[in-house]
Amino acid sequence: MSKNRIIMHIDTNSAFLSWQAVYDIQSGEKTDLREIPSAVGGNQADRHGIILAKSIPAKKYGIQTGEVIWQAKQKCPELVIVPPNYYLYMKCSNTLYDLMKGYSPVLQRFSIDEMFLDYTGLEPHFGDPITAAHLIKDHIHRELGFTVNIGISINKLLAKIAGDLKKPDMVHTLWPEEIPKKMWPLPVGDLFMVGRQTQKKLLDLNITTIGELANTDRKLLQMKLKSHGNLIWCYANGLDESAVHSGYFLQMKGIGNSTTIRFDVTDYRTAYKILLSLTESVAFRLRAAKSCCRVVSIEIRTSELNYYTHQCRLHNATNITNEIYRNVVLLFGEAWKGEKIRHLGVRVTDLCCDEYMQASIFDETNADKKQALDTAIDIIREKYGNTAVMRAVFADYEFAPMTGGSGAEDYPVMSSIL
DNA sequence: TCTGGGGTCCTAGGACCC
DNA sequence: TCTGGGGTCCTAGGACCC
Repeated sequence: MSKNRIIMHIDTNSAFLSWQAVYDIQSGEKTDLREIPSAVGGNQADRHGIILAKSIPAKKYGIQTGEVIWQAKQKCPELVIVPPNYYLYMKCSNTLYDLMKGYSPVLQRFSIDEMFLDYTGLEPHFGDPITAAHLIKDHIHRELGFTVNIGISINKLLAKIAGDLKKPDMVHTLWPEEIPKKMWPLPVGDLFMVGRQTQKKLLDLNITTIGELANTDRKLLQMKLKSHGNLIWCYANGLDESAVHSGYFLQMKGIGNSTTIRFDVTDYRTAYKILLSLTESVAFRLRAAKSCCRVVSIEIRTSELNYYTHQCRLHNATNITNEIYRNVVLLFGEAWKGEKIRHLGVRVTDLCCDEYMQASIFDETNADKKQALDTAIDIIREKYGNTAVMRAVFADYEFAPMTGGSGAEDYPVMSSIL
């Protein structure tokens, strides 16, 4: 047990929107999106119409992340909505990460816009934690043009909650002795890992604040909420021993792509085309991660928003596009009940190192040749873009030959265990 | 007017083995 | 004449995160 850890949580304020605003201004745009009611949102015509990030003026109208765009516009008719630019966000995220590396070697990327930094033992370099946090925050603002919140405490959980206390452009501490005053009065839903469902269950137990949760009998919570009850009781009491995992140490557990389709899909032909496009990018990312998978799964969301999945275990681990796709097609055939389809997804899990890929002795499908083909195509695509080589079914450009994903820039993102 | 897309972990229940 | 009990693996579904 490390007793005197100092952990910081760095969180970009309205990340997508801030990054977009900085980019626009650097490109000569006069209006700063951060100063007007604005949001980054998907395209309604393509049925991607939700709010991904909002400005602080937009927040004052009660606009929420995840909300559908037409609802947000009802709250604020003059709301300016700009489309997302994930490539830009990835670049901004990488730039922020590179800057932060100058402050501590122990740095964990937690999501595209959040990081944990272990400041333990670094006071001789940058001063006490509060001074250092201001230094970092102002450095980011000066150098990169956007603001962050920094939370400081003795573990990741408390640092994260500290960072959320008041935004934007702030440094907060949440030391253990500050818990009763700063954390316990907060609504229980503000606690990490207490989502809507858990909140509802806690309300049945008359628990509405983090403090009430902290002072509830642990056994009772465990009985009602199983292991999750134990977890959130610990969190409510500020207990978390997890380490800051630096760099790319964390290993990916799965790779998936899914997409909401512009129209409802009602036939196999169209579904196969979309599934192939998804499989192409999943398999590409799998190979880029030098991995193979042992489990393939598909997901279907119907126009009624019902959702189900189907998966299978492979005899031999693979990363061959055609091999994964063959299983995807089988799974889809078994699972689809014929409803109108709104959304399709492909995911691979149970990953292993590609060195262990073994050709089955009964495999008459020439794995070596297929793999060589995939490798050749990957190289061309990395060099000339995703449309440089594509299958004939995509030649009409009705669908992209590869869907979703962030390519080789993948890194392990959030984990529900800090 | 209609709710994205990327993840992780946990649990229940069935199959199977000894 | 009456089907125990423990362990493991697998799948589907649900909860959570940003």
